[in-house]
Amino acid sequence: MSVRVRFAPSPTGYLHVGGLRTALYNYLFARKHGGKFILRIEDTDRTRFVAGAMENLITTLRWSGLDFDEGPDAGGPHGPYIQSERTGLYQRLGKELLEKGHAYKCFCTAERLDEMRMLQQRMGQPPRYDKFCEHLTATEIKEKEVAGLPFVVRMKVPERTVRFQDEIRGLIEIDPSNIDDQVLLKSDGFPTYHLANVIDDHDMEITHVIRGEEWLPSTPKHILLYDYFGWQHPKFAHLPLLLNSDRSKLSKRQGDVAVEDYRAKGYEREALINFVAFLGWNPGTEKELFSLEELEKEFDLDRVGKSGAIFNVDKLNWYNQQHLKAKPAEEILDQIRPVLAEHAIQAPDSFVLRVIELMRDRVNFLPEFVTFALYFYQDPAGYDQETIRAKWMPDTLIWLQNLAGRLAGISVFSHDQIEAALKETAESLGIKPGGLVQPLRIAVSGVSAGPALYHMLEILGKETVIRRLEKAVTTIQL
RNA sequence: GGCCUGUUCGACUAGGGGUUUAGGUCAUCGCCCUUUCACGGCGGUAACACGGGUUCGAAUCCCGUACAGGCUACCA
Repeated sequence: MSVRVRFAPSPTGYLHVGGLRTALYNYLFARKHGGKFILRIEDTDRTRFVAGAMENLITTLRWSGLDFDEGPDAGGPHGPYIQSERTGLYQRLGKELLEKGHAYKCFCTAERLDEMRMLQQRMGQPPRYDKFCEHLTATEIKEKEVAGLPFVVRMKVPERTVRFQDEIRGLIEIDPSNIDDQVLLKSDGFPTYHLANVIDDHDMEITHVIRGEEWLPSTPKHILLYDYFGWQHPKFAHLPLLLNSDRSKLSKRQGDVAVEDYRAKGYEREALINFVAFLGWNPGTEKELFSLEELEKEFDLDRVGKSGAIFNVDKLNWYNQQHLKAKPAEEILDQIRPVLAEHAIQAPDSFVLRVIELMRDRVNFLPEFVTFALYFYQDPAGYDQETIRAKWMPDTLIWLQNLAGRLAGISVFSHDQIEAALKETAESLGIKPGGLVQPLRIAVSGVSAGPALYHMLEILGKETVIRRLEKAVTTIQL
């Protein structure tokens, strides 16, 4: 049987990085084993409906490079892939459970339930449904139905131990005697996660359920449901959690958790994927940098760890830098076009490409190819006074004037010619070249940090350099 | 509270009875390269939660304790 896995997020408005990792592992597992990756939207909680959330989720998932084979807008033989469009199925199967005696109608009000839990709590007992409605007689049920009382469908949880093999954690044993009679169908007719999840995973022929560790305790309920329906359950793999720096479950309160946030900050999808892949998995070798394609070949569940991993932005930044360094200049150019436009920069591609190569090792985020290199496109608006104070000598401006003259005389404005001219100027002035280097950089670019000076000047061209030098000589004040 | 899961440098992790003076990466510190800023190179600091057991031998297997996290909804 070929592998079929799914990512089944609830559309809350954005894609959580933990969700991205779950999606990634599912995707990689499918690709590795030549199977299918399915996207299913779990929107059975109408009170948490967020307009546009699903569309945003799909956009972000696609941005990250995780293509799904079946899903809401990709179609497929097991649709619809949105749970709110499948309620008929859940109701039919819920009824089947009722008829088989594996579930019962519960008419308890929210008030009674609250009161019951309060009482249990006060007596130091675990809060649990007291099965009040399980023992309703047929006539009592009829009466309540006729009266039009709202009800839920609860599953009967038996008093026996459920065992299952987790692909990551090994044998798990849970005694459902300490599990609630779970609500399967809510009073609004929608299913809960547990029911919908089991039905859909079966209906969509899912072979491996790869999900977060938070689902581990409720897996026995799911296994029971498969049993009740007479279905074989898929294999389960529960992934370790992603953590805040204080080791609590990764949350919005402590920094950015939305993939969209990282995208907006200029992180590369490749870096985010590489980083997140290593949060809980490693290849067992010392290779750190992986493309999605390489991950597809290397990934497998048997190298996924068991303990939670802290989401460490420093390391993400490093991955980002590494992926940026490896990216072809043409691709970078395409990606920074919007940033160039934002700064109203118009320059030939060939020119921008040269700037990109020069800036490569000095950039951590994509937009910095532009924002750290503005002086390539426009004359400096000011000069870094602090560096001027540190580097200026009484005669520096005169030296620069002198240097401008010599630069103007260069026939081919290449980096080695420029270097030679600077050295000659220094010699004729009786100073060290170092007395000219930083002042020249400031005069031309306005700032003290930047790429190799002579290469920078070469790209700028003779006219621009001379013009800026002359302007600097008349503008800079000590 | 109950149930479940986990615990190797500050972080991500390798190692799963002798190959280990516990390896790699990020971060941090130092040196080199560099007339800037970076990149890069070299090196340093730094970890098997604790207690018992099994064994000739335990980071590795077993038990317990501690700590951490998750779950305990008509949320997912």
